[in-house]
Amino acid sequence: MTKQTYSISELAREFEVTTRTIRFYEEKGLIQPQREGQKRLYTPSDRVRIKLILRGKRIGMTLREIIDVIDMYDPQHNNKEQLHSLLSTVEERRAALFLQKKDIDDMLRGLDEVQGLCEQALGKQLTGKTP
Amino acid sequence: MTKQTYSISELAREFEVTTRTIRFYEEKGLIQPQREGQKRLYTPSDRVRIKLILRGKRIGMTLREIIDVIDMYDPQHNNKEQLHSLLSTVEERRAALFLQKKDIDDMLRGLDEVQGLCEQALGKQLTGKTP
DNA sequence: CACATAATTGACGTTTACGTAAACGTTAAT
DNA sequence: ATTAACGTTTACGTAAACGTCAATTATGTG
Repeated sequence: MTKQTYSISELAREFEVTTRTIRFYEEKGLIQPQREGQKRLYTPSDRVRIKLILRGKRIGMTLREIIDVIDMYDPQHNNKEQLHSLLSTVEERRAALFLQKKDIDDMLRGLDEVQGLCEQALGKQLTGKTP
Repeated sequence: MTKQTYSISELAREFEVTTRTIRFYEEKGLIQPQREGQKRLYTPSDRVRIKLILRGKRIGMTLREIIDVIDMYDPQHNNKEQLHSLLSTVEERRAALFLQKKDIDDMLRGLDEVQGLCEQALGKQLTGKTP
């Protein structure tokens, strides 16, 4: 029973964001920490949500999109239609993520080329001008 | 000799952005189309740059970062130091892209879970409540 | 108890990436 | 000649995602 909770500044330090940022996420409805009097108390689950938010941000998602994705994890989906609708939302996301991976791979190939050219140019400088 | 050039609206249509967007990219120094009188004339190379810009955007890069990446492709790198510095910039980018791929894979795994739970829930509904 | 430390709300500021609207020029077709 | 389609510049507007104070309120420590 390690009734784990975190203060806002603990989490801010851990994730290297400002407390302002964390409060902003709450303002936008991404997290709902409890209160102990005035102060916010974050549970491990809140902490995970923040992790998810930052991960989403790293791959370029907007907060709005992140909300939608996080919502998928919550089981507010009772009936058949909702479940099917969720499934298709999941599929859309998945497709978008695959596209992004492709974009990244394309860009990585571009970097490979640049690197190749660099090394070639450096090699020439090492061996002199006319072989 | 298909002296290929494109008008701004051609490119806007092709890439599904507004002309405003394309002019904005020029304003920010990402492209420098020639002029025919008043009008902008885009070469295939300009077109490629726009493609690169949009690809960068899709993976969440800022225009500033995109400028930096595109700059890597241009051979303004003459001396040894510049080449080495470019090489390390390339490495940094590469590392960032790998991180992004990891984030995407993590998120994909999350979606897998959600999907699994959905299908399980739907299966239960199909077979009745108590098996 | 005084003082530092951490937290709160509120409000205004900032940057990025365009959108939108006005006012005008150019060319082609009718 | 006029209308339509396309282009231009200039300028103000906006949404997102925080940053940056300021004023205020606990909390804990020497």
